[in-house]
Amino acid sequence: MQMCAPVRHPSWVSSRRLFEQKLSELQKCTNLSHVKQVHAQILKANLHQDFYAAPKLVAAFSLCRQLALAVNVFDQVQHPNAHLYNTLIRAQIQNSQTSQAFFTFFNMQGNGVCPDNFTYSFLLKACSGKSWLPVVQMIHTHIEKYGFCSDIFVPNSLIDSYSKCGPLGITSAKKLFTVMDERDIVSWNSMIGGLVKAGGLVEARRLFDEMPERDAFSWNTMLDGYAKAGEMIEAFELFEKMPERNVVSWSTMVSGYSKAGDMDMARMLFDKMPVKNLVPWTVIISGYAERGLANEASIFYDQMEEAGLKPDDGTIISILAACAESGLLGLGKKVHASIERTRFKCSTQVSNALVDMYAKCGSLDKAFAVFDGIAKKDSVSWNAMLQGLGVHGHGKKALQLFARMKQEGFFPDKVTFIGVLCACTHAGLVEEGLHYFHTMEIEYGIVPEVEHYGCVIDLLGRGGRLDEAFRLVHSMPMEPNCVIWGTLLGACRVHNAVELAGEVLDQLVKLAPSDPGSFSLLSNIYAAAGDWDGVANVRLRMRSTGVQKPSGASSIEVDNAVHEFTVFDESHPQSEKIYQMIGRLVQNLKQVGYVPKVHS
DNA sequence: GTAGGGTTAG
Repeated sequence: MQMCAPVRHPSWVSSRRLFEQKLSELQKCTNLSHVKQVHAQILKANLHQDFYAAPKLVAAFSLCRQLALAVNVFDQVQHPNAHLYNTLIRAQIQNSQTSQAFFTFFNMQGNGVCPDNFTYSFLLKACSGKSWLPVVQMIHTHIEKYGFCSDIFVPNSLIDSYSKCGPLGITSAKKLFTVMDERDIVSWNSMIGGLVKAGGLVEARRLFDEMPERDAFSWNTMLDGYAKAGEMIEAFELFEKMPERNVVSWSTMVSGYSKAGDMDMARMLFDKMPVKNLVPWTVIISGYAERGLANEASIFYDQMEEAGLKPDDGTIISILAACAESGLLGLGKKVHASIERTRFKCSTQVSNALVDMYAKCGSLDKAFAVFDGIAKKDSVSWNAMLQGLGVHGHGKKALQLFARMKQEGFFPDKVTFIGVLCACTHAGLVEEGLHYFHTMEIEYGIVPEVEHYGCVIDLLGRGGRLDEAFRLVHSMPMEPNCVIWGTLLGACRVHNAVELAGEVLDQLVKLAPSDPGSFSLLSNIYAAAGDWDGVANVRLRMRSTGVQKPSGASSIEVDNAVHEFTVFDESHPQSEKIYQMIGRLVQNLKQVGYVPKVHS
């Protein structure tokens, strides 16, 4: 143990032992006043420069989310060693001050303290999931210079970080994996995980088969690869072969079937699971909710609570997102009530999910109420609310919220502008939309991406300015994708631009030859123009390419049950009454002067 | 250091 000022004194020795015990107790302590108390005692004993005490205090303050206090402890130490620097770096990363962590890293070297394997592991962890390939490469260069690849932890973290940097990263990861002179089971597992994430399932399986030995991570990683790709036959085969299955293996299977839309299999496996935690409950409830099966989702939610499991942020966010997607306002409200019953306050992320759920379900007042109650709003909160107003046609209100967002010191991001442009489109504010599009880069430093072009093309197209929309598509700095062409095709249909529509379809077929939506849209355009040869032609092309259009459906939730309808549908038990009501509504509409558009 | 559920995006 390193000491700054060695003092040999019997009473000191005993007080030191006492402090060591107190400090080791701080490891999981999130009670700030307790940490402050220990800190005060350390200061009183003049042990704040101690190389054992200081890192413990930095870590404890970090755990209490008090980064400033952690930095303060660090600053009190005159000559920090690598351990203390590492602890500060980790504290900064834990409190999402990643750039500060890198600043500390450079400071450390400036002060002549050599980074070690811990330093690199922490920094690499900070890069994970961020696609910071240049940063990972920089760290890699450092590591090569200092030779820490001899510690197997370091190259393993590098493989993992590279794997999370997209296709270029996976190439670097593979290169590193090949030249490693020693590999342990984690090296193999990380490499397989990287390949799976990059979509290289076959390659991942080859590596999996080549492994000298496999552990639960290896099996579960491979299993998840198949499950995420929707290859449930392969997944099931592997699942059957597994020597041991844990809760992760079972959850992966339940999730895979749920994502593939096979709720029966998901349910069967869920019922067979020997041990369940929050994850499989989340998966099964969200799975039902995503499919609009409000009753099942609701029953399982009750069962989860009855089983004594208290939903965490992940569970709540996942279920609310599913409710938002399928419009399950009833279940969303129930989850909201359950949060209010069981929680003192909820996190920004949970509130954001609530705002989004209420907004998507059309309860804009409730969305606003939750939004206004968020003490620490983030950009997601603003974007969700803005989007909610926008898509429901409250363009002016959305733009007012955008102004308020700036007033309150928040910086708009690329998602904000999608919301703003979308709001303009739905409220017919073409000029305003164009203004925001043209100023987003100059005034806000946000370079328009293909999604923004999509919004503006929609804005122009719906506004009847098809020529301008076409010119924009041709002058875009990136290749138009099928979303762009699809938007344009939709605009052609609204404005009966038959010739343009033909051109657009050619582009669409090149990009997505099997998408039935575009064919039927074109067919409708020809039909609207009375061009029956055109219609026949499209039908022929559809048949020759084997494309079939599934019929569209509308759904509505009444008393926790979702009712689905397709065109000319008579399957609903109350079908007769429903059509009677439609008839009455049409009569009423006609009386107030509505003329239905019958030719398309 | 590696595996399962997670808010905003036409």
